[in-house]
Amino acid sequence: MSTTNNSKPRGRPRRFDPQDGIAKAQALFHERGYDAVSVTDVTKALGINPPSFYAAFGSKADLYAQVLDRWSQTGAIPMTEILREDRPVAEALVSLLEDAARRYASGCDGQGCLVIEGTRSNDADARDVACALNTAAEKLIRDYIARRHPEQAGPLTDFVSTTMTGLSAKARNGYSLDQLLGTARLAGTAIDLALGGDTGARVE
Amino acid sequence: MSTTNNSKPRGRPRRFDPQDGIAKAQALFHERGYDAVSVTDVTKALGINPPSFYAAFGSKADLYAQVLDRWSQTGAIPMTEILREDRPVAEALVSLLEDAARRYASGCDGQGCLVIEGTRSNDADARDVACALNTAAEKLIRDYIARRHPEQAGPLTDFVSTTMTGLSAKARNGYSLDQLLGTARLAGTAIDLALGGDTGARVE
DNA sequence: GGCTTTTTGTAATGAGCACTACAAATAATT
DNA sequence: AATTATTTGTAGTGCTCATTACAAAAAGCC
Repeated sequence: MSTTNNSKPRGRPRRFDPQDGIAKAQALFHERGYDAVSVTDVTKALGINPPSFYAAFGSKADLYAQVLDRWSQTGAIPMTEILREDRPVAEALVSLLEDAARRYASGCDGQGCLVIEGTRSNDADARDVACALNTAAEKLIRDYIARRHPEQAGPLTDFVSTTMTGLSAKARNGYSLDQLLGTARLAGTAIDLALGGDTGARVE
Repeated sequence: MSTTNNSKPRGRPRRFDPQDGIAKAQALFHERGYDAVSVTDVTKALGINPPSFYAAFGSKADLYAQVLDRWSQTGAIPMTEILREDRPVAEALVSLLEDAARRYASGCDGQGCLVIEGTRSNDADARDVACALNTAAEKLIRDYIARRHPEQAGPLTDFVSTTMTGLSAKARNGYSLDQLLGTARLAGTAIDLALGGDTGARVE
């Protein structure tokens, strides 16, 4: 009836924690990307054998879906916190880009955005689940803009999303935090300009 | 002494044209990306067998290098034509972004930029040759800006390159020409603003 | 016509991939 | 103690990958 079942299960007990496995798999996928991580990589990292892997996670693509689920709860950008209604739209969007730059930087979290990079996988299943999450995030941005600037919602969402994708890719290509932040702020000036330019962002 | 040798070679004649093979391989790599194209895909597309492939092209990575070489001569953005000294820097950079948007659009050329996408391959050899070309292109942009706006050359190059990378990725993710062009022009307003804003680009 | 050179087609190589059959092991339940 | 349920480790499956060994074929050269 709840998520924790305290009556012990019947058979042989597990020698590893699936939640911990998902966390470790997340690190691997984030570092190398879905395609470059093999099931063998994961089983070695967890110290388990293939049957245990498939019994616990279903398949590589299933594990990836569980990783993205965990990611959206723990590691993703807190969109609803950043895109608040009590602040200027432009300010919130620039803040979103700056937060993305910081999170994507190689030093911090790993490299790039786990979801955005997933949308470029060569595996159709992995791509689809990542694209779904990415589309949902784009919709969040679009709706947020549309509430106060319906005319610009479409193009501005495209611009923000494209910039975030570029930031994620460049983070993986070795751009420094300073380079990513500089680019995010430069992109911010375009957002300020498009929305009226009265939010305090500065050029030069 | 020239590129065409008219004295016929000694052994059994080739049944296919390597240059045509490189062109067809270019189309495959551009459409699916380096990792997703197998040697078997190429040999089937050319109607040849593996030994002919390896005799003519060396290896998959070698073929990719030859494809990028052909690309830089025929399919790449004509940077030196766009980044001319007799036009405002901002105007040239915006023109560069717009040209990229048009070329990357799915309808036109294929999908995204062959070089930029190559920098994200999982194969170290392919990645290295693509990164070399991409770095050379960035240097071209940086030097062009630096000649008249040395202070902004670094950040602006990062911004332009990141935007192009985003455009390439989004083209592959299904963005329309209109969406890419709109994003390119929005990015252009940031460039105008950073360089003084007297080049005639317009907001809204 | 014999020799050399190069390409050809057939068929394989070893490596890695995601995934699984199977029986022994380990627990709770009866 | 016997039964049932579940996980475990061993050892594989079939597939695809990039790449190659080898001998026959097809051309020019002597």
